[in-house]
Amino acid sequence: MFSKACEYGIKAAIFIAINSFENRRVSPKEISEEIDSPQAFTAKILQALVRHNVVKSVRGAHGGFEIDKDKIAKTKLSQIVYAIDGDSIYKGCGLGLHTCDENRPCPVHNKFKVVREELRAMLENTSLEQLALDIKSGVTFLKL
Amino acid sequence: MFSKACEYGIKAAIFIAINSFENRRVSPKEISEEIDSPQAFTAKILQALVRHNVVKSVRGAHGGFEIDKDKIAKTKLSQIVYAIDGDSIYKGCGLGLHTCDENRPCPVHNKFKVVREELRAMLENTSLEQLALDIKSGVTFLKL
DNA sequence: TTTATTTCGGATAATATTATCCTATTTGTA
DNA sequence: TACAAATAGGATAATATTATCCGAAATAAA
Ligand code: FES
Ligand code: FES
Repeated sequence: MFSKACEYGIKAAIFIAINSFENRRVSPKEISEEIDSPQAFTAKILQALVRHNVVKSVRGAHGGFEIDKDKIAKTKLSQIVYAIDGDSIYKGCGLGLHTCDENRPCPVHNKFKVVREELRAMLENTSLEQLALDIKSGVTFLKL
Repeated sequence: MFSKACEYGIKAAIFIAINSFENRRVSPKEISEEIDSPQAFTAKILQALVRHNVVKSVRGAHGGFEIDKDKIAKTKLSQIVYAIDGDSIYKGCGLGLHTCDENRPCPVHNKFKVVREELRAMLENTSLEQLALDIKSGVTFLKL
């Protein structure tokens, strides 16, 4: 469904959010340990999230990654997915036709678009805050 | 969403079904031209579909691929996807946790499982016959 | 200003997916 | 039986994704 990069990106953003609630910056090392991902690869993904303005990075001593507290509730899962995997998951044809087109639909178009639309709505309606709070309260988990 | 192999597999199965309605066997060459896919790669995928009993192959002169007519309505999209991509799309964790587990859910589990379940239901409720008839009546298309 | 810390970014490597090529095997027909 | 037609399957190549390594640039503190 999502690429590995995207899975790591989502988990990393959640972990950064949790720490930003408490004004702590975190490093790629800490993040990759917490979400069980390869460190250098995770760092690359974090760079992409920084470029797309999902997370903020501070270089140099006492630096690290953080998310503005007032941004955590406003940030939606869809923004993270878009930053890493692009919009093919929302827009692409399920059977790989060049464009998903109502006027020239593929065999699964009508059935597929319902699922795809629900996925899009789910991603757009889920905030980083919700996900982070569930981790904090111990009802969900980032690894294993 | 689906792998390229799976996209080709679905389209190939639909094209075979259309021709099986009229008792025509089709070759990988014909199939790949009709669904716009690489021929040799498509042939491999067809082998997988044969192994999983989704389509039947007949070797030698006048051979080709076909699907028993009384099987076309009974064959569901889910069987094709399963034969090529396996069951991770139905069962796997959206964030790549080793297992999708109600007792140790990942952050997106509760929201993701709804979408995944709808996808599963869609695939299990869509028959090859429906898809093939839509192509025959010209309301859907296999390429471009 | 020097040093330690930390992200950034380019180069490279490992692995998985997608794609091609060539030969073997099967089967109908002359 | 010999031949032609067709799928099966192994070997290989191209490309994309995932992963690692290392030095450059930035920043805070000594
Ligand atoms: S055309 Fe294939 S999903 Fe819309
Ligand atoms: S645990 Fe991640 S989707 Fe169920």
